Parts: sequence; C-alpha cells; structure tokens
Amino acid sequence: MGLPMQTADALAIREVDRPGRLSDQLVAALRARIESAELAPGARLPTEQALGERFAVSRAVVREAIARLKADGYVETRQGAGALVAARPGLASFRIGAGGRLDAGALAQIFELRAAVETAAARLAAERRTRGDLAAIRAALGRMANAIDEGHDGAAADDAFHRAIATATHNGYMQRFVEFLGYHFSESRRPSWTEDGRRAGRPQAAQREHERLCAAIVRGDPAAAARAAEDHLRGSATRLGVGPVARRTSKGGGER
Amino acid sequence: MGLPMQTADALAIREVDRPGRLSDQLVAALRARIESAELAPGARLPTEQALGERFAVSRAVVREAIARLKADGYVETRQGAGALVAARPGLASFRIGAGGRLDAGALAQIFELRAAVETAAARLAAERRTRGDLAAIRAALGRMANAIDEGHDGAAADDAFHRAIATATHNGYMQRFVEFLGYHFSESRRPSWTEDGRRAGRPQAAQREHERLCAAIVRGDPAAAARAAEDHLRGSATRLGVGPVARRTSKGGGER
DNA sequence: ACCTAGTAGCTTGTCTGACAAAAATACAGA
DNA sequence: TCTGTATTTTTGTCAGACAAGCTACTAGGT
Repeated sequence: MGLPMQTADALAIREVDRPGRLSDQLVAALRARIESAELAPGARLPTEQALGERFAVSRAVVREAIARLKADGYVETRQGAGALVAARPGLASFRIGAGGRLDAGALAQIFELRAAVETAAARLAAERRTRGDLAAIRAALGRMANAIDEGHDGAAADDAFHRAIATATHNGYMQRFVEFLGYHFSESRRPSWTEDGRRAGRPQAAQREHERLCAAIVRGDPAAAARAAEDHLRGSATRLGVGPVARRTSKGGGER
Repeated sequence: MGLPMQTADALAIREVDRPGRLSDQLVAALRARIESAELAPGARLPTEQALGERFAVSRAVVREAIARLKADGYVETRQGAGALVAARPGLASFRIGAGGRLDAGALAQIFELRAAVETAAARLAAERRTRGDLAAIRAALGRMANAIDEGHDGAAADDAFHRAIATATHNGYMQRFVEFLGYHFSESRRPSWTEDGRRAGRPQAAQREHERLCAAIVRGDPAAAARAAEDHLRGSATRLGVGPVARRTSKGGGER
C-alpha cells in the first residue's frame, strides 16, 4: 500500500492486458520503473502478492517476472526479506535491442562499438594466430569467394570469417563478444547478399577488404591488420548506409 | 524418456541437492548440456513435467529455470509446442564471470577487451565532448585528487571518471558497455586504494595517467587520447598484476 | 490413392491454495 | 537499555487444475 507504486493502481489492468506473455509485460513494467529510478536502488519492491493484486496476475507470473529481473541484475531477492532493487541495476548482463528492432541511429552506435572491438581483435589475431587459426580464416574467405562466384548467399561465411579472426585472438571473452555483436547484426548483413547488393558490387568490395585483412594477419602485421579491420568496418557501415562511423580526425596523412 | 538426456537419470538427484536455489542449479545443469551440444540447437527439451521428475523438483522450479534460459537466449518456447534449443544459444546477452570468481587469466582477457573499448571511447570522447562532458570528467578527476590528498577511498571517483569519458562519446551502447565492464571490475579495483596500494604509490601513478588522458580529451586530440587511454589501461593491468595486456608489437618507434 | 478437415492428445501458460524456510519485527524479561 | 524469544511477514517450493495453442492422427470427400 504505502509502497512506491501509487500511480500504478489505475493503470495496472490496462498495462498488462493485450499482447504476448503476461510475465513479459510485467518485466517491462517493473524494469521501466527501475530504470526511471521510480524504484531507486536499495528500495524494496512490493511483495509478490501485492504485485499480483496490483497487476491482476497470479503469483506464479510475478515470480517468473522477478526471476528474470534477478537474472539481469535488476533486483536481488532474499528469502524472508523481500526483493530489493540492485545497487547498479541492469549491469549483470549486456544486451542490445531489447525486444524491438534497431533504428538507424542505434545501428550506427553499435557499429562504432563493433569497430572498436574488431579492430583490437584483428590486431591481437595478427600477433597470436596459430596455423589452425589461419586455416580457418582462409577457409571462410574461400567460402565467401565461392559464394560470390556462384552467386549464392555468403552471409554465413562472412560471419565465420569474423568469428575465425576473433578465435585467433585466443581471448575467449573477446571471441564471445564479437560473436555476440555479429549475431545481432546478422539481419542487417543480409542486404549485401541480395540481388540488389550483388549488382551494386557490395560483396566484391567487402571481399577485397577481407583479403587485405587476412593478408595482414597471415604475415603477422598487427598495425596493418588493425587498419584493414577499421577500413572494412567503415566500408561495411557505408555499404549498409548506417552513416559515417568512428571517423578519425585527419592526421595530416602522416601515419606510417 | 527417449529424449536426449539418458545419462542424467542416475545423477539427477545428486546434481540438484546442496547449495542455493534449486532453479539456479537446474539452470546450470541445462546450460551445461546445451553448451556441450548434448542438447543441440533445434533439439527439443524434455517437457517441463519430465524435467521435474528427472531432477526431482516441482514444475514451478523447472519453469523458473527455463524462463532464465529463455531470457539469455539459450532456449525458445512456444505454447503447445515445447521448448527448443536456440539456433545460436546464449547470444541474446553478454555476461562475464557467470557466478564464480574470475581467475587471473580471465581477468587479463577481460582487461584486453576493456582496453579495446575504452581506447576507442577515449578517441570518440576527444572528438565529441561537450562543455558538460568536460565538467563531469574534471569533477571526477578532482574527486580522485581529493581522495589521494586526504587518504580515503577514491574507487567511486575512479569509476565516475571512466563513466564520464564513456558518456562523452555520446554513444549509448559504448557507454553502457564501459559501465558494464567497469562494474565487473569494481572489486578488482579495490586493492589500489588500500593502505598497501597507497604506500606503493598506485593511486598517484594512476592519477598521472588520468590527467594526461583528461588533457588530451580537453584539447580535442583523439590520437593522444587513445594513446593515453591505452597507456592507462596497460598501467592499471600492471598495477593489478594481471599480466601484460595487448602488448603492441614494436613498430620501430615510427608511429607519429 | 490423395487431399482436406476435424478431432484427440500433448505441452506450455496461468491460476489457486498450501506449506517450509528464512528474515524482520514485536515483545517480554533482566 | 539490552537481550533472547515469539510472532509475523515474505520468499522458495510443492501440488493440482484448467485454458490456450500446437502436433499428429484419423475420417471423410474427391
């Protein structure tokens, strides 16, 4: 009753009514209240029974919603004590595009993040690649060349190429993060391999960048690999039309 | 019965018995089976009832476990159809240190990832910082100087400094990722501010690097900011004893 | 023989009620 | 005022039931 959700009373039924699973909607409602600091860090959530009454759902639904908030680090629960908003809500996991589609601005931002990580990954790959790593990278490159020649979809090989480079860093976290970002881009990467994309020569342009990147890694040149990766990411962004990304300020053309 | 978990029968009760919440253990057990490809992508999980019987828990526990696996993108469920292992399990969210503590090797790897992102963040911050951003960065720097002078804990200010730089990129995803990584490092950062750490001059050394980074951002020099960030991250790693990180191969001293 | 429509069974989603375990609170006694 | 013990509150778990939606099989029509 005296808990910090007074405004929800009239809206509770409306808020949880139409689409999808009830627990999803409850998760969204509670997360919104936490992110807006209406439920501040350290505050106690209403009891499960109270939440169930307020949102007109059963305790099972409430528990499922809270379980997910717990998994994402928004709340912590202690048997007997209740559920508390975490000190730093939402920092237990990193996600992108929570549910909805990504607009162009978000895509450009994620591309910047991707550029940062993949550039570093290329550098590390050039330093640490083993013979097996090189074989995997070359195999993916070959599959893409094949796809271009025969005119079928090379998106999977494209993915594999970037993953193989990430694997060559021998850094499990970097590898997983590159995979993670690549996964969320897999849809955005489709247009390059459509009929339109081929006519525009997008796969061929990407392939030239891939070959340059591969060559730098093969000969163990970290700086060149990093430059090639950066150029490739910038080229990809341009081809996808997500705007200029991480444009370095001009350096008077002096760098190497 | 005929489902792909034959080996679990004898272990079920043992596997879920001692510590913590039952659903946590069930999550771990199922995730292990998915990650080991014992439950391959596209495969159907046993029904909730079957899982409950096998692991000797109620359906409520099974549902909570599956809800979390769903949230992390390991499985997908459809009412009436069952639960299927996702095509690319675990790629819906990025997490580090799943439950347990991080050993030195993992810490070094995460440091490499952090270096990659924060270096890029510093570069972008130098390009895009507003007056407000600079004020926030300087304020955090001042709080750290204060902490050093008066001998109390400056870990929070240290965090705030890195967060302020991330904010100055005006890239929400990069900001959130820097926060995410910083959060998981907050414990590892403690030793710098202990009595031992102060005697070893660690906060002072870090502060010199901070000042250099701040200066580069203030005067809008992206290349210098990136170098300063890289040096700082390398310095931090050395001070924390997590080993050499992202050591660039020598370039004959030629780069700029 | 092949295709279509309906039906029956199975599985997840939700609801209800109950008890156990742990924590917070109130209270009595020193 | 402090301490130790009941009482109450709250989460964790269990059990049974029904609704909603999917799958697969069957029966009927062509």
